[in-house]
Amino acid sequence: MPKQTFLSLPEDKQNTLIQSAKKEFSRVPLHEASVANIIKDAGIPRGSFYQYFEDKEDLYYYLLNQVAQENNKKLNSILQEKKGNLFEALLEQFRYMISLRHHEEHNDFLRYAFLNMNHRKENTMANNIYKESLKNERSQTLEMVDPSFLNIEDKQELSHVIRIVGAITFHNLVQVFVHDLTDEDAIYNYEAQISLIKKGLQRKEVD
Amino acid sequence: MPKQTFLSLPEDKQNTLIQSAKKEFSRVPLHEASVANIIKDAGIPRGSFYQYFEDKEDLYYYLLNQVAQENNKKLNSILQEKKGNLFEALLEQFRYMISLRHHEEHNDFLRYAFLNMNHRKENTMANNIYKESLKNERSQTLEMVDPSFLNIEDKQELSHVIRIVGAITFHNLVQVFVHDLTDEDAIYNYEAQISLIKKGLQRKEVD
DNA sequence: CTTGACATGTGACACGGTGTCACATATAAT
DNA sequence: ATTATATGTGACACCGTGTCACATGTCAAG
Repeated sequence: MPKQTFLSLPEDKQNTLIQSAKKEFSRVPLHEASVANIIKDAGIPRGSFYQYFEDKEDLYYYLLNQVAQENNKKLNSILQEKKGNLFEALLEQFRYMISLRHHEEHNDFLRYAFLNMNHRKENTMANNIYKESLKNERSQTLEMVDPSFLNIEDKQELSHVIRIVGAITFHNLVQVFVHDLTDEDAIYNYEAQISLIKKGLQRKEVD
Repeated sequence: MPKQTFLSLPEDKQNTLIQSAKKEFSRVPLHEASVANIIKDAGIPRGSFYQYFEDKEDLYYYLLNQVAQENNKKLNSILQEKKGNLFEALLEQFRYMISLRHHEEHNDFLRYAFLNMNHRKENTMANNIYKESLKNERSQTLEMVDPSFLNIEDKQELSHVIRIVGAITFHNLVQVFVHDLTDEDAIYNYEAQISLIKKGLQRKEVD
């Protein structure tokens, strides 16, 4: 989390720093990015940076969380539009996610995020929908899913379903960036996999 | 890949270095580990290290690949034992993987590996079974799966199935380390999820 | 307006880690 | 014994980090 000092900054100064940070995080993956480059580009002294953020990671996850929040808003609206149909919403959301590659000015930010998608990043990204809702308050999004579409018997199974589709969705997003898939191929693969888990992977016994 | 120089080293010297490396990689995650610590512990000069390996990562992925290979052997034998039944093999393999936490002397090596499981690590770990076999030679393991257990129509769907179960398996292994799950809980969750995708996530229409 | 107290800005610096390179030493073939 | 080739060695230049002592700004009370 940014320190109060940063949040009190005039908006344009915040934006300058954020732009420079996105630039650096789009140039190289997190562990290669340097505070030195960010402050040079933003034109602020080194000491100031550390008044605003704990360190590189602090700033990085702040940015990533912003992306995640926009994303979550989008998902909420899609789920509403699809009247709680999880599968339809997932496909629509997936299309939206990969379309971001083309619109975003700093699309490489997302690219590096997914190429090095570790647990912490995944949690930051998915926090709002896929988070383990064991003890936490259930997320608004989770509540929007209509379980009558699903082959489940209780809330716990819903939680498993969410984890399953979350894992598959992330895996597919990573593949998009790893193999530079076209939108068509990416969607084709994702639809195929979602379709498979919908109908079940196990062959039905022919009586 | 280690350089030839390393592979020509007397075995005990190789082992000393490997032990020291595992120690360091068990102490902290990859990006915090330092060559300095490894060579200090192994008692070799800095210059030598760079004669053996390109850098820290080179050594790290060499070790990880060794783990992956052992793992793959295990899976092969399980698949054979289970006569190609993918689901049974997966459960058995999952049990084996989490049991490693208790046996391995350097179990934290695996712990940090899974906590920071990014695409490259996942590929290294899963290379032998989950690898995209599009143009590559299909892996021995993949061939051992008996498709008659599966609700699929062609090889491409088999490939999707492998990706699906791969994504879910990894996700569950990460959860084990993130939340320090007991073996029982971990297996319970994994079985629940595998069971769900076997029978299908979508509610069957009642005619 | 002046003072003081507190918040924020600043950049030089100490520290620690990396990868290299010139030189030393071993090995082996002629 | 000589030469060539491979391997060992550690001092060193380089780079990035996070901190700290000091400078500058802000603002309320007298």
